[in-house]
Amino acid sequence: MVRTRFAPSPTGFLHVGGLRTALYNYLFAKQNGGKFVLRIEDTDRERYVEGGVENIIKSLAWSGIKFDEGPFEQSKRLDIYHRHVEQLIKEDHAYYCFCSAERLENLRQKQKDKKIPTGYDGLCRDIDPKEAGQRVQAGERHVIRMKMPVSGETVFNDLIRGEVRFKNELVDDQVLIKSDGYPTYHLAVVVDDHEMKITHIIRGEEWISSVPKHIQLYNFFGWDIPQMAHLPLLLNPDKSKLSKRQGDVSVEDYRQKGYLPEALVNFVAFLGWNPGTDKEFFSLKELVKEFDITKAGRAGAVFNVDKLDWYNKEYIKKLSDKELAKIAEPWFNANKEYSIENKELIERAVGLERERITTLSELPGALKFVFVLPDYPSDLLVWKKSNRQEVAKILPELAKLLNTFSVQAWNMGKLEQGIGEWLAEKGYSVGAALWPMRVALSGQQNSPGPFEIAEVLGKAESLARLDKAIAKII
RNA sequence: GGCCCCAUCGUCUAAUGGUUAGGACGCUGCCCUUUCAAGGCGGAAAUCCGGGUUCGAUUCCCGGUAGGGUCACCA
Repeated sequence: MVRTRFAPSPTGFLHVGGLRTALYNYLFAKQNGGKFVLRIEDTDRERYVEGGVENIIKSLAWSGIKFDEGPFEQSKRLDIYHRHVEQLIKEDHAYYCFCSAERLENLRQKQKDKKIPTGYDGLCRDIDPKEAGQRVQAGERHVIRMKMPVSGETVFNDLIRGEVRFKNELVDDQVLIKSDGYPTYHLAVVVDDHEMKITHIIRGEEWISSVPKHIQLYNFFGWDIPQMAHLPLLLNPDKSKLSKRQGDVSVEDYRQKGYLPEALVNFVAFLGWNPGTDKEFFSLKELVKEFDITKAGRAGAVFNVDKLDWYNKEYIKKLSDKELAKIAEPWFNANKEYSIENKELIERAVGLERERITTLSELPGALKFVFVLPDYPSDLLVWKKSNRQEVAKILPELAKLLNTFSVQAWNMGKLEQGIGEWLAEKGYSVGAALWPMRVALSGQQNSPGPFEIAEVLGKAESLARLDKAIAKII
């Protein structure tokens, strides 16, 4: 049975790169009828952020990615790691190291100065186990390191990249247990992936160089090695690793800005993968069906917000008035211009701006003119090919005509038809009448069309706004 | 710097040992149009460089170069 996992560290919010990793793991598990596990890699107490786990879970839930098991927290599994590392010590695959941080720092510096590869020099590697045990007993500060083989090669087959090989002599004796008793990532990840029966490890490319350490650990324990797939990194527009400095990186940022989860997920799924067809829109369900990890790209992918914006617009366009009003509610609530009583009007009005906004957060501002007529200069009422005199003549006539519409007939279709006939009959140009009408109703240079606004506003409000315009222009 | 990954329009990518190198975003022209959007129809825009294999290379191989990752008692 396929089992995958997403294993973030709770250092804040869910990164969009993390979202993609979680998504791919989820998709792969689901398309194989397997399980997706959430594990929290919280073995670094210094970087622990209060609420970090909750934030990650919330962002995953918002994105529609459901995990089947977990969250398992590594900080609550210390005994398991210790049990395993003891085995390694017993079997001479790991050893106590008493080197101080200062010594290691000096060592590194010297290696750098001499331009030789940095890494632990193995000073404690050959301390007699008995002596080491005694020093530990005596309370001497120590870490536990793995005994990396000094010769040979470690080879593995990446699902995305094919065969990758590393010379063992160049791989460090990785610390397994820190002096505070917590395991490092490298020990914990191997032990947990095995304990949790993970069959496929899908994670970011930044991990690829630590794979040989992990493989040696699997070998020491005599465990089967999971399949691995290392995903290309997400990049800034300048091709550097995606960072906060150059824009938003957390799922939460995008949620707050008014991106739809469907859009973010669809967009992120296409960063490093695509179906090989012209199909651009994929629901989570469709992704489960069509995703193929072996077709994932190998080169880093720029996180291009323009494309995300396009996806978001497209997904917003698919929403009904009701859905859009509902989903945008938080942004209306956050805007003090709007009160709860507006709810019904909001639902009627959202259609006006649906095709004009990029994110949900723009909606309250875009629709404000429906609720409060903006102040505008009278010149705005004059169409570029018209003049004040003409507007002053047409607008009152138009108001008179509109007044003849019954409230029942006050809808887009009827208005358009009626005004159209009237225009033809009078011989007025369309722009000369419709531009001022639209400005009168919206108070804005750019807005939705006059008929749709009129319908949303209703007869009384529409005529009131027309009267205001007439007063301005005469 | 060592090691590792990697390279198709500006961006995300598709495809093939022989193609007009396809799509999408963005940009742009035209149409529609009272404005802004939306929509329709077009356009510009790419195989990093050098060798080799081959009748033929963008594709396969080697080298270079660019970019990225990693080299912690962080993940």
